[in-house]
This record gives sequence, C-alpha cells and structure tokens, in this order.
Amino acid sequence: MKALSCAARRPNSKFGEISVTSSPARVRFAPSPTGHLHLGGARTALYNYLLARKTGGKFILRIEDTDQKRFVPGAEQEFMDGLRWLGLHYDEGPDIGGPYGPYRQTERREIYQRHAWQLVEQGHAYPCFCTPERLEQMRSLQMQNKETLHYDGTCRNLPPEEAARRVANGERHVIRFKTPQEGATTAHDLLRGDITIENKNIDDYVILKSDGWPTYHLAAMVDDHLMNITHVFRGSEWLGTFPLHVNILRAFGWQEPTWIHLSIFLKPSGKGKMSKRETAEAMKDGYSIFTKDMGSLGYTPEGVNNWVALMGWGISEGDDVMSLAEMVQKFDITRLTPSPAAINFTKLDHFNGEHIRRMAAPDLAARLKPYFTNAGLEVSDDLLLRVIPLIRERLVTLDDCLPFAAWFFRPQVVPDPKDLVAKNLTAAQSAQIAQRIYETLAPLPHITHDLAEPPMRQLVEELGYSPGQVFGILRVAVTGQSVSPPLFESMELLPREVILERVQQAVELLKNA
RNA sequence: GCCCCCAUCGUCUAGUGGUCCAGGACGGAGCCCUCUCAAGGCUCAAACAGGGGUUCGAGCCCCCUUGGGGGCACCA
Repeated sequence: MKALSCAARRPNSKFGEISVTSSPARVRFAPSPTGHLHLGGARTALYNYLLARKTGGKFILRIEDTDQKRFVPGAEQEFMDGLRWLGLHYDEGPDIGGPYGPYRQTERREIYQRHAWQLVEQGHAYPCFCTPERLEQMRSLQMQNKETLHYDGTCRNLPPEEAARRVANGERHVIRFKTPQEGATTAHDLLRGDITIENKNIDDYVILKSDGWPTYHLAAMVDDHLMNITHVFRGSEWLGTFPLHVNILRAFGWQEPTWIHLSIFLKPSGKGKMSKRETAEAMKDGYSIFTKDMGSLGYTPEGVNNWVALMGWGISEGDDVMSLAEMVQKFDITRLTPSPAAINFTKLDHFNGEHIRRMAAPDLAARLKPYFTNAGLEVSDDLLLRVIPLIRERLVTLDDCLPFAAWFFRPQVVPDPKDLVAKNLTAAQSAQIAQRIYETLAPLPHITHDLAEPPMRQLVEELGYSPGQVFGILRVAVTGQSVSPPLFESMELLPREVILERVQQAVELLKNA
C-alpha cells in the first residue's frame, strides 16, 4: 500500500524507472574480508536490508574473499558480528546457508573458471600471457609518454589455436575481457541516470587471475546473476568500471540488476576520505568509523543506524529519529542522494541520545549494566531500574552512565573538600551550613523528595543563601561530585542513614579544610 | 596526465519550472524553565559556487567555468 502510493506520487523518478520498490528484492551485502566493517559498509548493508524488508525480499551476505594476498583472518567473523550488532539480520549467508550457496567466493572457484572460459569460447575474452614484469615496463613507458595507462593488447590478437596450445602447455596466463574498441558503452544508474564511457577508455581488464581465482569484475557479475540479485548497492568507486561490468553481463546475455552507486563518506572537514590519521583523531574524541568500536564507546545500534541512514537519504519532513522498523516504513530508494557526505560525529551523539531517551527502562537498564560491571561495580538490578529515570535524559552515550550514576553503587563517597565549599563562601561558613542541613534532615523518618525538599527550602530561606549554595553542599556531600542527577530524587534511593553519615562526613571535612 | 561522478545554510538534507524574499535537522547564539548537569519550550543568525543560455517565469532544464570527490592493479 505504502509502496503503491509512493509510486503514484513519484511515478518514474527522474530517469523513467518503473515502480522500483514494489516487487520482492533480492539484495546482497558483499564485503571483502580484508579489514573492518566501517561506516560506509554499514550504510550499504543497511540500505540493502531496508530494501529487502520493505519489499518482502531477501537480504544476503556474500563474502568476496578471492584475493589470497589480502586475506585477514577473523575479518569475516567481524563482518558477521557487526551486522548482528546493528540488527541487520541476513536471510542467506555463509554461516546460515541458503538456496543459492555457497556464499563464500573461495567455495565457488570452478563456477568462475567455467564462466571465464565460456567467454573465451564465445570470443568475449582471451588468454593473456604477458608477465607482470612486462606489464610493469609497459606502464612506465606509457607514463613517460603521458599516455593513458592501459593494456596494449599484445595477446588480444593471438590466433586462438596458438593461445589454446600455450594454455595446454601449462604456460602461465590470465584471462582478459575483450572490451569493444569502437563506440561507447552506456550503463544506467538509478540515482545518476545514464553513464557513458568511450570504449577506448575501458581497458581489457583481467577477469581471471593467473592463480586461477577470478577478479571482482567476473566474480561479482557471475554471483549476482546466479544468486538472482535484483538491486546492487555499491560504492561510487565502482563507477569507473561500471560499463565494464555491464559489458560482461551483456556478453553473457544476462539481465542487469538495478544499479545504485552510493557516494563515499568524506572526513568531517569534507576534504577527502577518512585516513588513518583522521581515524586516530576521531578515536581520541571518543568516535570511531568502525562498528567494532561503537559498543564500547557507548553507541547504540539504533543511533548508529539512524545516523548512517540519513547520510545520503533525505526524508522530506517529519521526525527523522527512526527505529529500524520505522526506517523500513519510510525507505525509498529513489530518494537516495548521489553526492558525497561529510561525516558529522556530533550528529551521531544527537541520534544516540534520542534513542536512549526512547528506550523502555528495563531495556536501558540491561544495556547499561555492562558498563557498570566493566568498571568493577556491583549493581543491584532493582536500584539500577530506579536510577534510570534520573539519568536517562542526561545520557548521550551509554557509558555516560558512569559519571552520572556510578556513585549510587559505591559503598562510600569521598568528596574533595574544595568541592564542598559553596560558591562565594568560606569553608567555615560551608561547614555551618552542612551542620544545619544535618539538623534539618536528621529528624525526618525517611529522606524522600516530598519529605525533604520543603524543610530544606525553608532552611535556605532562613540562612539567606541561594538554593544553589546550600543544595550544592548537600549534593557534593551525598554524591561526592558537583554534577549529579536531581538531588532529592537521588537521595530518595539511598537509605536514610547513609545520607546522614555522608552529611556528617562533610561537616568534618569542612571543619578540617 | 586521462576517465568518471558530484555541487542548496559550517554539516546532513527538503525542493522534480511559478505555491521559495528557499523548509527541516545537527551544531552555534539568545531567552524561558531550574538544586548542578541535562532534557524540554521559544527566538535568532546561517545557503541556491560563478557565467551563459532555454522559458512569460529557473534552486529546479541545457552548456561552459570553477570547486570538490573517486578511479586509472593478476585489490575489492
């Protein structure tokens, strides 16, 4: 129903698509296990997930691990963990299987070889015997002559019989795609429209390496086709080889998916992408571009998803704080934007805080508990649950619970005497006030908000100081710190004796100050 | 050097030829609330990169310039 009304309002988007979001989509997130899952990958995965859920389709995880040299042990697991943490559950993947497996490219080697040779037989590709050294020389020569770097075609025109003989003899070779030399190739991107590149600017790319493994160009096209992928979300770094990919698909006679090239994320300054240096700098400020760090930095999957979703997706009006389910409702691939986006970490803080404030108390409590535990504190679930309403709107990140509420779970607090001295007053004056506070609270049967605040206000009146001065002393005495959740609500959660002891302690500290 | 992509407040964006002296959000400034810190409420400052077309009319369409980004591997 939603999709239909969307289509009615924006019938063809600007490039004449027909109802791109209505039928079930099969989409895939296909990382290479060579590093960490970062923001860009998380967004690509998210959009895939949203489209799949929106259309009642399938979200697939495929591991593109054909590069033997760059393989990083544990990376694949990190991607799976990252997706799980984000709540982006896939329907088919290497660890859970599915009808189109295997989902790891290293388990599909024969498939690629078969297809590569099929292209050779059909005249769309050819074996190439040029050595890496020769190619290196060729390139530096081209560089010297200020030519465009490209394969010079030496093996392209080898008689097929000779090529076949040399291959049969076991001569080391790769297979290159035979890009047409005349004309131009036009490929269509949903967001950017037609993209045309002169064929002379498209190289004869290697599609099967001499070690027998395919390159991305072959493997991704073959898999997307065999896995029935309907929409391909990928980074704009693929735009340059986009026509190549379309040519490969056409050589096979396969149908094209809908292509959506997402722009990359720029560093906060907007000048270039995140480098090692900026990544380290962000980490110093408590931010990271890697999902593996997000949890320990106190970020929630809800906050991260929401933040990342809106970099490259404009929702026209209304509430932009959304859960995954709400994003599914509102998602519309035709509203994605093609321009590069600068990362804005303070906006992540905003979304994270918003989602924390939206959480049900028991949920928040469960998420907060590990931060206390990791800090060596023993927390009572009952007390924690009662602390939640006092700190919730103060939290930007989950680990902010420590500065605000750790003191609740410590047997005693030791205020710095300097903090006990009220603004514009001496230690002696503060000591006197503390003593009066003690005398005010001591007679109360319970120190609750309702019972304690009126007499305390009266005391403030009597003393002629400001509420801030008097309450400030009490705050530091009880919590040990000058910034805390609301005072009376906080005291209500502690035993009466504890509070009185602490006020007494403050009196002593001030006297000796 | 060659190829490709992108271009609205500082940032993310809405805008699909008149309803735009350009709307929202983050951040910033101010005020209110107030026991600290927040949260919340209200208000303010802040943009169509430049130049040519097309059109009665252009932020929206076309071209050029400029700026930014990405790519030019037997990596993905």
